[in-house]
Amino acid sequence: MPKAPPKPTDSELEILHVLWQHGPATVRTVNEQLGQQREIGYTTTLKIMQLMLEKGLVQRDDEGRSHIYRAAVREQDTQGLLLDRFVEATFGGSALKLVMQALGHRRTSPDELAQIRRLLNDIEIQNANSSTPTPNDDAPAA
Amino acid sequence: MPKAPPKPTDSELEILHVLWQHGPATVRTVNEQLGQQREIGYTTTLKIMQLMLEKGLVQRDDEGRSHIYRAAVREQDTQGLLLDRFVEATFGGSALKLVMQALGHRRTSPDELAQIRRLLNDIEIQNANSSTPTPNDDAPAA
DNA sequence: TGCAAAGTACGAAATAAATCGTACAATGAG
DNA sequence: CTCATTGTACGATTTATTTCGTACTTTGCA
Repeated sequence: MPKAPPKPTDSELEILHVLWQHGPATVRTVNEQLGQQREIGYTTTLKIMQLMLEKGLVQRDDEGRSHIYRAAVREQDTQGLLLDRFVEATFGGSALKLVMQALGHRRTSPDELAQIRRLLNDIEIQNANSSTPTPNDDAPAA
Repeated sequence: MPKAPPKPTDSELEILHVLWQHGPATVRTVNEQLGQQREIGYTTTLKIMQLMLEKGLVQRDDEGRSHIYRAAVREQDTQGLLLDRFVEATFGGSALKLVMQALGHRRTSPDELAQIRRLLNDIEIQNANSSTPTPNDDAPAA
């Protein structure tokens, strides 16, 4: 198995967000997106993306004159990785504390609460099933 | 209002964890705690704590020969601050996505699920109450 | 008194991240 | 063909963090 790409920095994460949402893009496109949020020079974005290439966070197609970059890591995986580190560093590894803090100190809409309830139900169903394995255990939860 | 202390770094957070758990402590004590987790020199810990003092993350009593440091920020507040930044950077500001990721991709015990359900109930009760304001709306939720 | 032990202060190096200037290369309009 | 435009490559600077070494200070005690 090839070495997994490292944890992206904040700037790298910004760029990944653009690539995840927009799909493969040129440095120019990415830079324009970032430019809507804050001041950032073209070569700065370029440099970071080049470093990301070395780290394996992005891939690129350098056929034509301008290179096309694409995310080399998946959004879910990356968020999961960052979340693990964050929970460890900030909440001593307790995902429960994290969730309590996230829900407790922040206005959460009834709709969101409902979605979380649904998720809790799904999890409990899975927990129940996993103790007595059944043939079809992968019903979509959408 | 005095300027709020800045976001602690990972090392600073480690030290705050010790102070939060142990209470006011000397550099030596903190260093010994950290030393149980990883290799770290005494003066390294000292230096970080001195910088934390400048930043306002800790206070100290320098009466006696060895100074006593105490956390100057509360655990909950700090976790909340860090959580806000993290949610913004990693989940585009959606606390819901964070919770879904935290609960969905990680085994969560029935006990924890129960606690979260209780929290959801509390929140919904508060939501309901806040729409029809009552004289005494600040009952402690402990 | 004089010294070892235990502290604190502080400078400096190593590393990482973010930023930008400048040089160089390719392209297409005229 | 020529050159302005648009890109890429890369070095250098700045800032923040982490880490120590070293020097200075205080104090208890033999």
